[in-house]
Amino acid sequence: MSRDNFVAKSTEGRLSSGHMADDDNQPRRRGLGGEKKPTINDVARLAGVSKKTVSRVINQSPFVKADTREKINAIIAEIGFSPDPQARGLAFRRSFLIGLVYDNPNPQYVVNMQLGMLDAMRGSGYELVVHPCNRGNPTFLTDFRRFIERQKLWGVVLTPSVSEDDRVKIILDEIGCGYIRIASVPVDEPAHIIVSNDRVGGRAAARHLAELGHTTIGFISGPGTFRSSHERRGGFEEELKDRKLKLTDDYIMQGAYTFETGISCGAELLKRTPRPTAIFAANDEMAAGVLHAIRRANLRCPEDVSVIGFDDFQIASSVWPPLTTVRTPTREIGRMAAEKLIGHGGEEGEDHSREAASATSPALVVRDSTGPAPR
Amino acid sequence: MSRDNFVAKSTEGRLSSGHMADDDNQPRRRGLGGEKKPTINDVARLAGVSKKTVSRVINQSPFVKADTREKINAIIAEIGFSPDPQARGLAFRRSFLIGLVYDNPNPQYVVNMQLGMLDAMRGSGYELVVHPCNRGNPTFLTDFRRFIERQKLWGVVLTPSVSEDDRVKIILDEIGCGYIRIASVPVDEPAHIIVSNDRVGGRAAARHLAELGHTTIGFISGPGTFRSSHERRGGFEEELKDRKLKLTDDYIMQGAYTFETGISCGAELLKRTPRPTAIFAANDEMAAGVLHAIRRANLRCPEDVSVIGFDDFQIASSVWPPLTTVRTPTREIGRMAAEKLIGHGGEEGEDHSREAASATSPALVVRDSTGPAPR
DNA sequence: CTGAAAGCGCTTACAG
DNA sequence: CTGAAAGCGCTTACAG
Repeated sequence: MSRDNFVAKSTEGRLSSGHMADDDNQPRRRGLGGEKKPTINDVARLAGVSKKTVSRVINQSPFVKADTREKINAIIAEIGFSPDPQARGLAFRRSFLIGLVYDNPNPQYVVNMQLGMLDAMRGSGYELVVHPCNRGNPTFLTDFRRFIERQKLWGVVLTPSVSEDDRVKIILDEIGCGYIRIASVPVDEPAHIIVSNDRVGGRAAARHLAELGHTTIGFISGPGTFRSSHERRGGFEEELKDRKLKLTDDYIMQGAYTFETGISCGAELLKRTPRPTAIFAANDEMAAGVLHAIRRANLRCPEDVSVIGFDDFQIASSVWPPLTTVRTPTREIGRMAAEKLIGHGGEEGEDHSREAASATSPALVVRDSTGPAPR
Repeated sequence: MSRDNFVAKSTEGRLSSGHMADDDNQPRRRGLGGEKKPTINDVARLAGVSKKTVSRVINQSPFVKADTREKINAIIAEIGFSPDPQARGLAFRRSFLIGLVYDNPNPQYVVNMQLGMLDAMRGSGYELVVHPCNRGNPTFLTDFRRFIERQKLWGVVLTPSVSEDDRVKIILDEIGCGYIRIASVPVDEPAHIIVSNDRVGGRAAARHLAELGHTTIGFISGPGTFRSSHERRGGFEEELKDRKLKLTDDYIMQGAYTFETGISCGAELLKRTPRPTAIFAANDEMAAGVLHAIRRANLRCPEDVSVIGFDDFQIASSVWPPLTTVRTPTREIGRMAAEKLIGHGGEEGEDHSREAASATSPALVVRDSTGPAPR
């Protein structure tokens, strides 16, 4: 019987890891080879203490005499001991893995978020496990719960729009897994959230266009499933209203945060009479699409139509003309989220209620796609 | 003494996980809460067999009677048992984590690679741990070794350019960790590599330009530290040569795979006399930069100058005009790599020498940035 | 084909 | 401030 044959026989999808092991004349699979690494027992023996005391040092318990601690730390450094995360995790009933659960398809958003989290995790002993998901999938919640329970994650960071799903929060609370939700508004207690304040960014976009003298302005919103869509639009409209400008329904299009919807919604807006002299697209992808629509209509940006985006991802500076946009500090947000999780990985019985809410603010970045309103 | 105080006292960066735990009147940190999950013991008891037999079923050993297996599987399904990866990992001396180690800064490349790996890992019980790195860092090799040893990874996927570093291979072999290297040429045994054949893509770009009648052609290469730079250029030059066209030194610029170097190298090439009627930039970022240089020089693309990129990332279709480019199936490559790793996670004592090399081929995607050579 | 014992490397619960 | 015993949930090594 070949090795590969019975691997395929599995009936239990959840369990079929595709590997095998048994006794009785089978080829042995060994763990990582080489000389065996030192364990807590080696440290204890060398230091002449019990392993429990070494454990206390590892876990930074205050109940160790200073010189005992120093001696143990010296030995740890000398023999290059590093506690096994799996053994620790098994005893702790909790892994040293931090998850990133996302459904935002933008690669730059995802990578920036990962980099930010890793900034905070570097040297901490935690590792980052990525877990894209799809809320449209009927098994989404079941899969999510299985993932969290099975891996016994230390904590998880959720980004929009999955972060906006309260059913996910409920599962996390039930299981007792730490979590941080990234959102444009405070949808949870301060201890569980990082707020990106997209509304402020919407206002900044409106202010910029108003100051350039634009009065006939178009807007392309994101999909209704993202809270940020409403915030960006809300801020934009508020600021215009404060300045006695208004956005009429004809000049509002609903996009889907994609390049293609930017083209189609942009083309539509350019047909309005009077033609808008400025268009605010709720993200950079769509703003890049608007640039294409402008070109296809034989118009110029910014001479005929100003365009402003949101996010300041790389596409914003790669297109022509480079986009004026509103920058969201994604990497910074990722760092804050992981820090918060590591700081208190959802321990129960502690009081986080007084914890300050973590928040960031978007900021306007002016480039070449916006100019004075044509007369 | 406050809880947060002594956390900061850590002297051992490697060990300071920032958490604490001890007995003696400290608040208890508990593992994931809720009702306790069923273990292998529960299954064994319910099935009236030993846990070892259940273990055999989990690991798909052939040495279990069919009806015993079925009975156990039924109980597993009924009570929703799922083996604990940490306990399994501890006993196996090996985790069920697969690492992605990369230093390519392109977000889309990174995300596509992750998605591809996850395609292969879905439902397998393995999880994906991401690990960006910087070969320029003096502690790079030490950090890398520590990461692999400490996490006892099942395997790791390496992408260019870190995949091209033989010192990394040596470490992996020493430790006995499974690995797959992504590279543009076969730099390792078939069992350890996925080849992207960039040379073929370079040839396709040259063929396309030659067929459009271009004879004065410029080239912008990537950085010498990427093997793909040489392959893309090599293929391009070979094909031109086969067609009796040649690339003179004046018409070759060295870029760094960045948008900015695309602008500067493009601007330089446009100053040549005669002016090139076509430019092949070795990736999309640089090709997008060339478009900017063309516009700044008051030239048109493709009427005056054709441009062709490489990768077919999203930027290629977002710029104006949409770029003709050479598509690399990154996600597919990621999937193949993870499959290969899961299929045989570096077990020793097995014969992988006859294993077929895994390879993919890039393909030309024609859009609007290339046209007939101007007369 | 199956099982009892020992062990993976840590931490908890308890005692001093 | 420190330690001996038991346990986390699995697999290995051995025996039958």
